Amino acid sequence: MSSTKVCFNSNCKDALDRSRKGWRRRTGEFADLCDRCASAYEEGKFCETFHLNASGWRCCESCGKQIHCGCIVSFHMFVLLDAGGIECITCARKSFILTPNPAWPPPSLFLPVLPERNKDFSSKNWTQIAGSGPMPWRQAPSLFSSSSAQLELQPRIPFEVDTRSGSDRLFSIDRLSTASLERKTADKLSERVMNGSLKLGASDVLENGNAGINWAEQANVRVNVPQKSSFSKNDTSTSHFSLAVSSLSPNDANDQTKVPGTAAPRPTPTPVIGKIGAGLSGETQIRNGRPRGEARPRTQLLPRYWPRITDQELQKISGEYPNVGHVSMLYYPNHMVLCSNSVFTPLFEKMLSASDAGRIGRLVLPKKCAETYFPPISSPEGLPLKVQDSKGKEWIFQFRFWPNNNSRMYVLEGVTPCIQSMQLQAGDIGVMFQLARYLAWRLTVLP
DNA sequence: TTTCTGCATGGGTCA
DNA sequence: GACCCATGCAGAAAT
Repeated sequence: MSSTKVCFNSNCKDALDRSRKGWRRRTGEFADLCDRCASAYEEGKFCETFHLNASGWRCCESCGKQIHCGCIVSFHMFVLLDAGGIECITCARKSFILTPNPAWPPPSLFLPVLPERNKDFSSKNWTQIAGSGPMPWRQAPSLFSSSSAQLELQPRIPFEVDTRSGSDRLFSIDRLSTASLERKTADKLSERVMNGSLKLGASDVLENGNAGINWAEQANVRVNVPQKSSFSKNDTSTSHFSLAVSSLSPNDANDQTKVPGTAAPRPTPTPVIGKIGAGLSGETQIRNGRPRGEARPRTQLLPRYWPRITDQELQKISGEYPNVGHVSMLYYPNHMVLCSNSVFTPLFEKMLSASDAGRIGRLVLPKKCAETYFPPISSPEGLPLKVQDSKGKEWIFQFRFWPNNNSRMYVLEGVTPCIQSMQLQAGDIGVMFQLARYLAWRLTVLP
């Protein structure tokens, strides 16, 4: 393999020839972009420059501005409207406050607005909603944001949504198999049930079990990735997983379950796992919908965590798993992908370290990735993430953190069975995907 | 004795 | 210099 680095932008792939004229060392998220791509990115013209002919362009419902909704680079530039369609971040800001705090905004900022935005749930199906494209949890007010602050304040409880059967079913406390969960949180969980938090999370979005499909067809999601990677080894051995994180607050219940026609609770973003090959990157995202043109906060993901997956890989996954549940864990040899059934938007990736893949059963999550794409946690105990494969096999990971030098170190605990089952090793790469409001996670092996 | 859990440490990276 | 994160380590718990 050549050691020559190329631009992270798959549509460019210029060699990062540091000896050529004009080359300048970039830092942070631009470290692996060539000058041309970095400039386009900095100027907010990345999609216009590289994705102009790609599908996924949609109009802001408010101002009519064309927004590219089909790639990882641009998905922070719009906000999903629960009633369907999208709104550019500028208009969205006019509609409701996006707090500068990277943490979840307080419900007081969202609640007065969200009910209005949610009121049309009865007349819009999920595919329309999901069809707006991927977005970080923090940008999905109807699903998480309104509950986000509560998530910090309220205990969480995992739940499961069975989309294959077309019915939502809650994940009951006594089904929590994780020993640590039972040991540490049983009391709290009971309390959560009593206070109603268990209601939250399920969703109107899954009524047809096909969330995201329409959008996939419409937008034909294209991820900014290089074409270099390929599936390796046994692409035939596959299986599916869905991973659900859960929990919503009583406020959510009030908010969401009161929506006419949405008797079922809402689903939380549901990551998926599967195996596929590696590609190259797209940019990930900025919290709270911060426009890319603005000063970039330090919360942005570093290039090393940018997801890498090729269009071919996405198409392969989509083609092979067209009718699985809304989220699935896909197995390919040496790869594990958390994804959703038709639309895959990689959010970030991480190469498994020896300790991640070791017997200790703890997978260290990049801090920014964890804080960006996972629900916020205020307690070191964190919250459970549930994974279910297409055969019904379930995994529960505990998403938690340790205090570390006045900071936090985020980990997924209880991953050993999954790691062993998938025969993952150090050097494999995990990628977090997002399908509309769902997360997905991919693990793959470096060539 | 082994495994689990929580925290500390130090090298690497970034601003 | 600050921060991140891979890893080590010690004490607790389980077998």
